[in-house]
Amino acid sequence: MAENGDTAKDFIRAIIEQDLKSGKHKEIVTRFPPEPNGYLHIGHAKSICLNFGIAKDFSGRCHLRFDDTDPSKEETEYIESIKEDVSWLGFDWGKHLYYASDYFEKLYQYAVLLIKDGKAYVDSLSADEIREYRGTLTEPGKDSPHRNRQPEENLDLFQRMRDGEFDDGECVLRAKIDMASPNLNMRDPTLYRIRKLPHPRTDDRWCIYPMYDFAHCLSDAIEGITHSICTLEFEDHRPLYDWILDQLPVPCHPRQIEFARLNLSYTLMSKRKLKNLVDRGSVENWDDPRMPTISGLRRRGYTPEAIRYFCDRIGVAKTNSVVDIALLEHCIRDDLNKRAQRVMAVLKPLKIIIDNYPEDKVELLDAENNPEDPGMGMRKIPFSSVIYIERDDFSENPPPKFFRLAPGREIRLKHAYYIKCKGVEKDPKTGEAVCLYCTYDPETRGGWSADGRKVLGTSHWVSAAHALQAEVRLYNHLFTTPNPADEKDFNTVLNPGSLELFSSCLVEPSLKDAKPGNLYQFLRQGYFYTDQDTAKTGKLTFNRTATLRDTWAKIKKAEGQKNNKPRISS
RNA sequence: UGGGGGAUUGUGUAAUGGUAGCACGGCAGAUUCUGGAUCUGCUUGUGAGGGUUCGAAUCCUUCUCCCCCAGCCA
Repeated sequence: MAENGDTAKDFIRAIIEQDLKSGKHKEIVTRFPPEPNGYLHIGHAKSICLNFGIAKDFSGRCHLRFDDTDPSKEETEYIESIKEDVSWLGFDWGKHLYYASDYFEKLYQYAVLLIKDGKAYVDSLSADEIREYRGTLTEPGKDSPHRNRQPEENLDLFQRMRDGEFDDGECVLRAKIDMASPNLNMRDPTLYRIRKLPHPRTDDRWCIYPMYDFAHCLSDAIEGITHSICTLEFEDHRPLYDWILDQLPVPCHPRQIEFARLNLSYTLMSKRKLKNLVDRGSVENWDDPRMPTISGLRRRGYTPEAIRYFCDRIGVAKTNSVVDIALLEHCIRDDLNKRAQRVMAVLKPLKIIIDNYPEDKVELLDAENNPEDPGMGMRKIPFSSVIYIERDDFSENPPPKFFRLAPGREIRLKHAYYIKCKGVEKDPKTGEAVCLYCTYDPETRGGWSADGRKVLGTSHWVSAAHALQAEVRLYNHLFTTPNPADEKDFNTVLNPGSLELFSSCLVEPSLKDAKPGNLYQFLRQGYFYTDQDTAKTGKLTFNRTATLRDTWAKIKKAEGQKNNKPRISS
């Protein structure tokens, strides 16, 4: 799979290349800075691939740094999941694992420096008052009455904040910049707030915590980051990022560059909203296969290769955009087509009795494991007089273009024989077919006919006596609209059919040893991932990763739309 | 009504004054023991107006539309 092959250089790599060429930098250092307040999603994968990818492309390095400055939201569980997801994606931070909390003491000393320089002060206004004093988008703010406290007093107050003498919200440390700035971020932004809360890593050693704007730029500088890549909403923060670094004796001054975050159609890309889906039980958990989280995609059957391939192809730019989820699906199909073992599974079984096949005979037929890769070898599949095919592969009154089994018609059973439908037994109440009576042609063993006659279609099947029971979960888009985030309440556009459960499927016996994580292509149906529940419950359980492209489904859909067209009477 | 960004086909992304290309999707065909895969062809695009130039997606200008910012979140 060609990663970084023919894709053009993005604007960030162009900047970096220039910086290398001009001699501004000799080595490139980037970082991926997640806040451990939720699970990583495919949007983060874009950032991970960008930052680690750049480090790789330019023989530099990329740090994994947790931005853990808000103990009210952050948890160790998230730290662990993030590390797992980043390495599962195939990236290695080596010894460069850092935490903003590692720098709390340094950060504090930098703040002291700012205070001594008269560039920061302790404000005793309440949060509400600070908001009022900040002004609005169109009106300047006004100075806090505490703005002109002298450095000695500020130093004393700041030390006492650290010592725990004040309660949450009683005071904050603010940068002294410009209350009239048209950029609200520059109107004396808060640098430190009091949070008497234990921190996942520093426990109760601190009760004051630095804000993002203060911690992030300094952490970057401390680590020698050359290019600090973040998303568009931080563009307004860049003047503050630069201001702080300009005031302090830092080892270097990284360049912040912003790019557009990823949006994907038919899903959400916000940790807050995804957490909401988990909390209200709309999905099972963060790793529900319907979730766009890395862990959800993993459990859905996505491979790191496919995700990296996807991230490589969506590009990097500053335009807000929504990528068609069909591209993600294309990427996983492209990967799985080459590597997934083919196997036969019947989701909605329809019984077939082959009248002219000896009742007690069993043949072992040869089947290729992957036509795309002969190296994957062959396997044996048992055939006998009673089999099951897919209910959808039979129609008593076949519509046009239905190339499958019907009364009097002949089809091929994949890898087996040609069979012809001679009779239909129906449920007297519903009229639904419950059993078909067929004959087979012994001359077509393996699925070939010496006389060269064509057959309308090919069906997958399982032998009734040998099939294994399995549960199959078919996943569809989580939302019914392409842009659920645009909705006032995204819960109203949840797709009620995002999960279709089939608990009595029949699969071929070679699946007996399927292990969680194993990937298959169920012939003619799609790609499937062996779920961890297989190990827990002992029942074979498969998650559909993606459907195969399905021309027949498309035809049916088109017909349906044609028939549903309102009649216009003239 | 302040500030910061952005606009190329259905979607995403290239082209940095010189033939608007690629991918996905869609459509049509070939091929096929998966209605899969593969192959071929097609697929109404430079937000609008003015200007500079032999030549403009690209430079200048006016306008329009979209996104972000008033957390003691990141």
